[in-house]
Amino acid sequence: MPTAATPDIRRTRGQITEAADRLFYEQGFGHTSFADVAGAVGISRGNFYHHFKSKDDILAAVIEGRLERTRALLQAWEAQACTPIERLHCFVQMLLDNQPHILAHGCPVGTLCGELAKLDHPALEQANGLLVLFRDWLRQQFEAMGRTAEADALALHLLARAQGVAAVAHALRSEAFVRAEVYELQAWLTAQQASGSSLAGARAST
Amino acid sequence: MPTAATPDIRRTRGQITEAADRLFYEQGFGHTSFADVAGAVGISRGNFYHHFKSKDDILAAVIEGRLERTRALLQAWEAQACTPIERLHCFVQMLLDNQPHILAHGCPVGTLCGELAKLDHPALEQANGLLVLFRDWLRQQFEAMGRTAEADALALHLLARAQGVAAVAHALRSEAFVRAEVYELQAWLTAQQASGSSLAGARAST
DNA sequence: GTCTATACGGAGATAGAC
DNA sequence: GTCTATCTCCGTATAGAC
Repeated sequence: MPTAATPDIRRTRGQITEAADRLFYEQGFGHTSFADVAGAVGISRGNFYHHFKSKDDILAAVIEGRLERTRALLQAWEAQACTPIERLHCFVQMLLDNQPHILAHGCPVGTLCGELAKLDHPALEQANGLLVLFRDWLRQQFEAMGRTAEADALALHLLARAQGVAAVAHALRSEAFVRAEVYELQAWLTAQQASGSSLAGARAST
Repeated sequence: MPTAATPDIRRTRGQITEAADRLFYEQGFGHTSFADVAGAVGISRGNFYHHFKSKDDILAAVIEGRLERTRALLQAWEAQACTPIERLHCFVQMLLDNQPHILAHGCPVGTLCGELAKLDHPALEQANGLLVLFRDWLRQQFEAMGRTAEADALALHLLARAQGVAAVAHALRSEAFVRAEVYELQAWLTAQQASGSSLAGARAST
């Protein structure tokens, strides 16, 4: 019968995914080696074949962990903000809260999806789940605001705006630019709440 | 005295940069090896150390070539469109013209700058020159439209919007999304021409 | 002398055997 | 958890072709 000595393996596995998550974000997936991860955790290279059988296996676990944490983040936003517009502001605010990381390493979701898309990596679909998580959640908020017809387009639009801000801020390393664009996005959200929006007109006339 | 037998070396060098340019775009810089480039050109691997002394050397030549072609592109836009608003539409139209490539490999400028930024590669600054080229040109158009005070902010904003569209379209591989966002951008440009813009207000109140 | 091709060595990465 | 095998890649050294 199994003893109670199993938490160790889960702990080590968690440490590996955690370290890999951070390194994948800071250096990119392709430029992070087993040695990097092993060194960060403090175990030997061969050791974590007990936990993961390939690099892609680690990637899958990392993405799964990010999906989990993103779901928790979205739930936290729902808990701390009651109205749809407030929740949408939580999303935009994220750009300011994570500004130092964005300037240094870009958006965690965008840079990962971008890299995997360029490599035509099988895990792209899984990573896109992160984008879809935000997309669906944003869509729900726009629906709750009464923008049912254009909710999905608005969600994608906002998602792309945030991605663009992160991408340019990352390349140019400009803090001021992030602040200015967040201001723009907040104003845009307010305009959306007031409703007579450009996207509504665009969608209606198509 | 040198004979007229020198065009060969320039031709080979051009072939290498051309092939490297394409492969860097399709596969990313980090995931393209010398063997890939050599194979594409049809020469042996050791051979092009006569032309470039390192991989970073090739990267520098590729970026230089892209800068050159970007300048030519901007000049062509100026030639084919006389008014600032028409020229800005040229920029937005680029998203539609290059749509298949964007869906498959992302924006050439954005994906390169993103990769180099993540690697903290010395060539990032040079690659950012591509962004700056667009930024300055766009700024000039907004200035010519009479939006002098906010011209640079508007230029960066438009640049980021385009980057966001390309990034999301690349990850999700969605053609419809590009079309919808281009429509939005065209509407936004029209609104900018009419002037009373959100960015003007935002900038004034900061 | 200039360009090109083959061969070789060092480094590092993945994968796996023990 | 150590140790090794195999592979790829960068860079060089060397030698042949025009």
